Amino acid sequence: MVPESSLAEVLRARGLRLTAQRQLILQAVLDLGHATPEQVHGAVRKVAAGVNITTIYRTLELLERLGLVTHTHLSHGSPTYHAAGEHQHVHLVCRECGAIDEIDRELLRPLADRLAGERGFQVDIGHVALFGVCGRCEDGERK
Amino acid sequence: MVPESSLAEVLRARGLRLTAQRQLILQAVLDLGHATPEQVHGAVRKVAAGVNITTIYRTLELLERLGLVTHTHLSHGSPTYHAAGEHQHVHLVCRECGAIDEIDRELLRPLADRLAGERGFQVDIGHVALFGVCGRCEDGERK
DNA sequence: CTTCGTGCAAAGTGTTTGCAAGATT
DNA sequence: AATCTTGCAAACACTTTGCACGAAG
Repeated sequence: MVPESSLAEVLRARGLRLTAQRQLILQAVLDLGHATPEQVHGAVRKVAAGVNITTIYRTLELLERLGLVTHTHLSHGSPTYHAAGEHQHVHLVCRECGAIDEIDRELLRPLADRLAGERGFQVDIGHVALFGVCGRCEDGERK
Repeated sequence: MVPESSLAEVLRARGLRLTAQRQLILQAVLDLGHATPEQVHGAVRKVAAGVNITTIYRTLELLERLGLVTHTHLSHGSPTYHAAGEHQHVHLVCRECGAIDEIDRELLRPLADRLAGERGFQVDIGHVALFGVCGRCEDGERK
């Protein structure tokens, strides 16, 4: 929905500047799929060693305001960022092994429609995370 | 499902001790419904001023291991604790006003069954939080 | 050359750990 | 008396802020 190349335009439209850091950080989010600020930092460092973690935080916040990325809270700890406009999905987070799986947002549609109709609550489907135990851990459970 | 009075028994069964702090902290969780460690601390302080925040963290962790409480991550920041065994529910978290609403877990049942069948993923219904915008904020939206 | 962006260092939260004093059984 | 618990202080991890230098337009 938001083409990658639009970064320059979106920035210009607001009188903001296109910098190497901003390009690298957006690219890292696109490449990584789901990534914490720490992970984005790691990826960016490989290309440009000097980039500070502070810049990662500031830029992720900026990119989110610009509508280019969004973040979700999967389990505890740091938030994870991913491209906005990309095919939205619901996250399945395994509390045993931490694996993050994705399912099509349409699976949540019936429930979302019902909540919208009955309560006026607009579920933000892209931000949903369902916690539980994945098939692999289920089998290997040592209970 | 787990009667409040069972704290003493559950502790004794494991050779652990019943202390005023543990009783107060469990009571606070029961009373507050959804509460962060910070909020539990606040509630406990009203009754026993000297209780340290460290004890709150350690005790919440213990109570969770004992199966008396569980925690969920609602939006960012601290986790919120609530009684386990209580009627489980799904949380609706408004990202505008932060309001936490609850809906019956049965609404998630169809989806949960489907995920279990198709992927072997066991959704932990009590831990689920759906993010979005509540009816009130929806109306007052200034977009 | 003007204004925005970055790096660095320091300050802030929220949470965990080590240890000795205190409480429970 | 034995050992589990707590409080306190310090350590930690993650995130934010202030400021001067550097870069983009």
